[in-house]
Amino acid sequence: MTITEKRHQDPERAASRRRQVLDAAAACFGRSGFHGASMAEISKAAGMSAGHIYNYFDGKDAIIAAFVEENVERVSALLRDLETRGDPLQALLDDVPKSVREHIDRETWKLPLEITAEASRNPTIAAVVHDADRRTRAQFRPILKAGRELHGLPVDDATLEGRLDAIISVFQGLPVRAQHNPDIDSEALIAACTVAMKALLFT
Amino acid sequence: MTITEKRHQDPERAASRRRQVLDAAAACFGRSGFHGASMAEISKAAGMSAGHIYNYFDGKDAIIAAFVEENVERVSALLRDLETRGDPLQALLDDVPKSVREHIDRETWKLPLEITAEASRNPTIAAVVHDADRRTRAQFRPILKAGRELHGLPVDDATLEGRLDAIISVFQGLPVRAQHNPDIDSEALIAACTVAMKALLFT
Amino acid sequence: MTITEKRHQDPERAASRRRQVLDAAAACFGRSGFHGASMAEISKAAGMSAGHIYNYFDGKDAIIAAFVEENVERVSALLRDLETRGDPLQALLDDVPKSVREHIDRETWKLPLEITAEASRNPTIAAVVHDADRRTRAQFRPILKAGRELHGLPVDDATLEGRLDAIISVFQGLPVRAQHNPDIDSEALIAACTVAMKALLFT
Amino acid sequence: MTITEKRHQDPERAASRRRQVLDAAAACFGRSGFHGASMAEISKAAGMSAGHIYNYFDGKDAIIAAFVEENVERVSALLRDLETRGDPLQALLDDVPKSVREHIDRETWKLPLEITAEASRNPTIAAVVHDADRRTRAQFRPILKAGRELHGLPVDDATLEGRLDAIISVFQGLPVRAQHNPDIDSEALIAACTVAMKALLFT
DNA sequence: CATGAATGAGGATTCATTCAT
DNA sequence: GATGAATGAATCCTCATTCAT
Repeated sequence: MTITEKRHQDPERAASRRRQVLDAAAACFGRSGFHGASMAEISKAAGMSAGHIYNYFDGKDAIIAAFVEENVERVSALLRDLETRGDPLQALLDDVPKSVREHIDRETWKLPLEITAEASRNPTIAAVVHDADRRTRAQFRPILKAGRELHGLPVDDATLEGRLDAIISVFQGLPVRAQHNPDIDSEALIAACTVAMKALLFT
Repeated sequence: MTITEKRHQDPERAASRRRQVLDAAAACFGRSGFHGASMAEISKAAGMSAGHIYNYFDGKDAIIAAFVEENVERVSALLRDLETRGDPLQALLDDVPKSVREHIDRETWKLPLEITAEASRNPTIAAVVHDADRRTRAQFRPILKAGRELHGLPVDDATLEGRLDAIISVFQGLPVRAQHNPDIDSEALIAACTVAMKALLFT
Repeated sequence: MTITEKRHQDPERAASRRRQVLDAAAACFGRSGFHGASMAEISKAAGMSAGHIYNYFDGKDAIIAAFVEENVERVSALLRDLETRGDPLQALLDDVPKSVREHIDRETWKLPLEITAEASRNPTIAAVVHDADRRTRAQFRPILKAGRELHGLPVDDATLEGRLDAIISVFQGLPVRAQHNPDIDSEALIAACTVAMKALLFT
Repeated sequence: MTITEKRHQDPERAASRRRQVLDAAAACFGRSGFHGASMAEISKAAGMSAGHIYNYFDGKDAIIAAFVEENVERVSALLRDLETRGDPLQALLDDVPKSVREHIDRETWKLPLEITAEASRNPTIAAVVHDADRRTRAQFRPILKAGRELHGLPVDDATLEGRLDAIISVFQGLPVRAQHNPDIDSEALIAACTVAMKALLFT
C-alpha cells in the first residue's frame, strides 16, 4: 500500500518537482475534476512538460493517490495536536467551529469529493483510501477512548467504533452539504454541529 | 432550471422511452460512474440505439440532470410520508436504523456520490442540484418546525436552518463513510447516529 | 484462436469495409512496417476515420492477425489445387519457377517479413502464426505422403515432418534472401531451388 | 556506406564504451525487438546514461547499423574457418547439423529477423544489409568455386550465383521456420536439410 | 567525460454526437 | 420512429533526443 517514489539523483529537487505537480494538480482537479483535468492542463499549470510528470508519478492515478496520502498526514497532525491538549473531547468540541468552517469552504471540499467519487470506481484509489481511513481510525481510537475514560463514559468496542465512524461522518458530510446548498448559514450550522458532537462525545 | 422535454408525437410512448433510458442509465452510472459509463453502454442497457437516445435527451448531461431530478422526487415522497405519521421528530428518529442501513448499502451510495462529484465541476448539474436541495429543504422545514413546536422546542430561523443542514449532513456523510471504511459496523453506527439525531431533533 | 468478427447489421457492407481497411493496411505496412504505419495513416489510406476502424477491428493487432489468416487461406487454396493435379510431387516441382518468382517479388515479401518479426515479440500474433502454420502443415502432410507413396518413397513420420519443414523453409527463406540481395539472379536461383526441391521431394 | 565514428580523446576507451553499448543493445533487441527496446532500457543495460550513448552513436539507427556490421564479421569468420578445412563442400555438409541447430535456437533467430524486418523499411539499414550481403557473397563465392572444381562440378557464373543464394536462403529460412513452428523436430529437419544441401553442393 | 532532467511530438484508442437511411 | 455507421477531437502515455551542469 505504500507509494514507492522513483529514485532521483537530487532528492531535494525531485521533492520540489513533485510538490509543483501536486499543487498544479490540486488546482486543476478542484477546477475540473479528476477526469476533467487533462495531463496537458496539469503540466501547463506545473510549468513542466507533460511527459516529464511521468518521471515523478506513475500516472494520473498515482497523483491522486499522493493527494490521499497527504490528506492522511494532515489529519494525522491534527490528531497528534489533539493529544497534547488535556481533555481531548473538550478540545474536539472547541474545534467544531473552526472545523466546520474549513469543511464547508469552497476551496476545501472539492478535492475530498473527487477522491471519494474516484474511489467508488477505481479500485486502486479505493485501496489507498481504505488504507488511509484505517490508519486514521487507528490513530483516533485511543484518543477517543482515553477521553471517554477521563469522563467515566463507556468505552466498549462497539460504542467506540460507532462514535468514531459517526464523528468522522459528520465532518465528511459537510463538503457534500456545502456542494448541495451554496447558501448555507455557517453559524447556524456550527451551532447544530456542536449539539450533535456534544452528544456523540459526551454520552 | 426546468428541463424542457422534446416534443414527441406520442407523449405516452416518449415518456416510456425516457424511463427506459433513465433506468438503464441508473444501472450503468452505479456500476461505472458518470464518466465511466459510455453512451454505447447505456444504449445497450436501454435496448435502444445510441443515436435514438438523442431524440429524448439533449446529451449525456441531460440524462444526469433528469436523474438528479428523479432523486428529488424520491426524497420528496419520503418527506410526505413523514408528515402523515403524527410526531414527525419521533418518526424520524424511529427511521434512523432503516435510513442508516440504506445509506451505507453498497448499491445505494454510489449514485449520490457521483451526483455530488459531478455537480462540483459541471455547472449545469450544480444548478439542478442546488435547486433540488432548495426544494427539499423547503419541504422539510415546515415539518421540522411543526415537530419542534409540538415538543415546545425553539423554532427560530437560525436554529431551524442549522438543524436542517446538520440532519441532512449526517445522512449525506454516510455514503462517504461507507466508501472510506468498507468494514463499517452498521449496528454500532446506528446507535451512534441515533444519539446524534436525538440531540439534533429534541434539543 | 478463431478471429471473431464484430456483428454488423449489413454483413456485406461490413465485409467490404474490412477489405478496404485490409487493403489500405497492406499498403501502409508494406511501406512503413507494422510499427511504422500509424492508424491515422491507415485510416487515411482506407478513406475512413481512424475511430471507425475500431468498429471492424479490435486494434492494430487484429488487423495483422487478419493478414495472417488471409495468408493461410491463400496457401490453403494452393494446396487444394495441388491435390487435383495427379502427381503432387511433380506438380510442386513444376511450380518452383513460379513460386520462386513470387517469393522474391518486391511487393510480396515485405508483409510476410513484418508478420514474422512481429510474431517474434508480440505473443498474440505469435499464437495466430503458430496456429496458421499448424493448419497449413496439417493440410500439406497428407498430400506429401500420398505423393511419396506414389513414388515408393519412405513415408515414416520423421522423414515426412523433416521434409515438410525443409520445403516450407526453402520458400520462407526467399523473401529474406530477396531483402538482403537486391540484385538476385532469379533464373539462376530458380535452377538451384529446383535442384534442392527435387532432392527434398524425390529422395 | 561506412559508419563514421565520432572522434574521441581516448580511442581505446571509446571503443570499449561502444562495445558496452552494443552488447547491451544485443540483449535488449533480442528480448524486445528494435522498436520494443527503448534507449532507456539499453542505457540501463549498458550501465551508462541515455544521453551519453549519443556521444558514441548518432542515434538508435546507428546502433542497429553497427549491429548489422558486427554480424557480417561473425559470418566472415565462419567462412574463413571453412577455407582452412580441406574440402569446403564436405566441411559445409558436415556442419549442417550444427548450423541448423544454431539457426533454430530460440536465442539466435530473433535478431536476424529483426534486422531483416528493419531493413525492409529503413533505407539506411537496408543499405548496410545490402553491402554486408554483397561482401559475404564475395567471400563465399571463391570458396564454393574451389570446392566444386575439386569435385569436377560446373562452376559457371549462373550456377555459382544460384547455388550461393540458395544455400544462404536455406539457412536464412530456418529462423523464420522456427518462429512459425515452435514444435519443430530438429533431428528430422537436420536430415532433410542435409539432403537439400548435398544436392545444392554436389550436383 | 558523464549525467539524467527535461522536452514535445506522436502513438493507439475511446466516445459523445450526428445523420443518411 | 429508429438505426448504427461514421466522425474526429481529445486523452493518456512513451520515448528518442537534447542540453545544462
